[in-house]
Amino acid sequence: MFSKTCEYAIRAMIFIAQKSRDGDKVGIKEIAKGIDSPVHFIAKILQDLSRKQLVGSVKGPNGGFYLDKNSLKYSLADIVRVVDGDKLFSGCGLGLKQCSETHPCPIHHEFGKIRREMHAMLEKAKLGEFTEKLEKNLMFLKR
Amino acid sequence: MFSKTCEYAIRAMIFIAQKSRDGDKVGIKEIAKGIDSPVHFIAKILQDLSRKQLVGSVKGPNGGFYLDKNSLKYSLADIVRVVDGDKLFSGCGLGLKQCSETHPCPIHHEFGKIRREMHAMLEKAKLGEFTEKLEKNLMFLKR
DNA sequence: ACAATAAAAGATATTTTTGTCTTTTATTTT
DNA sequence: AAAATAAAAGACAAAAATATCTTTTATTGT
Repeated sequence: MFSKTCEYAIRAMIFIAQKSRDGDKVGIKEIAKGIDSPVHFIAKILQDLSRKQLVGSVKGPNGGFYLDKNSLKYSLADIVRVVDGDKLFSGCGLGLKQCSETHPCPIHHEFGKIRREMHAMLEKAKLGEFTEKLEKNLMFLKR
Repeated sequence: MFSKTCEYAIRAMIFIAQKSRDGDKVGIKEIAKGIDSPVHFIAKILQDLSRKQLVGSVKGPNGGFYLDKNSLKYSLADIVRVVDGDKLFSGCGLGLKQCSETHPCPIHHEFGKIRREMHAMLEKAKLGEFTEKLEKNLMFLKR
């Protein structure tokens, strides 16, 4: 469904959302531990998301990654779009380049319906909304 | 969503279903052309599906691939399961190994719902059901 | 039996994804 | 200013996915 890169990205961003309230920052090692991912790999991914302004970062002592109030409103769909592109949201299920309403593949309509639901679900899921349940151990980001 | 291999596999199987009625067989080159895929690559894939009994094949002149009446009842879900395994149907959306109802990831419930619909859709879609619309150019397997 | 055909099998190549390691740059604290 | 810290950047490595090419085996028609 999502690439490994994207899975890590989503988990990391939700983790950062949880840990970086009131101006706190989270270090890359803590993030890697918190979401059970390879340190250097998630570092690369976050560098990318940082360049693309989805996450903030500062270097040096007490530095790390953080999400400001505005970034907390980003949705999982935003992450997916940036990391995996929008083929998940708009590409043909069977990989046909010219698949469309007027030139449909065999599963175009049924698949489109489900894909739209998926899209809506990911748009609706905001980075900031999971903090509380994570805090209460009602949901998890590792293993 | 699906791997390239799986996309080709689905398209090829639907193509064979369409072309191999009344005992006819389809050659690998015709298949590759018909679904716009690399010849040798789809050959490999069909070899695999043939070993796993999802498609029939005979060598030699007038040989080729075919689907018997029984195989026409196979669903796209069967193809997906054989080619990509069942991670699409049962794996965690965020890649967590231990994700479950009691140890859910942040999107477990919402994602599960959509995945079940996807699964149901693919189970319902039988290889034999597309022939007529393909014949009438109401749907397509290439480009 | 022989030649022709077509899939099966095996070997190899390329590209993409995933993962690791080292060096550099920016920031903070002392 | 110097030392310590932590992300950024760059180079490299391993694994998996995708694709191609060649040889072998089975079958058919002559």
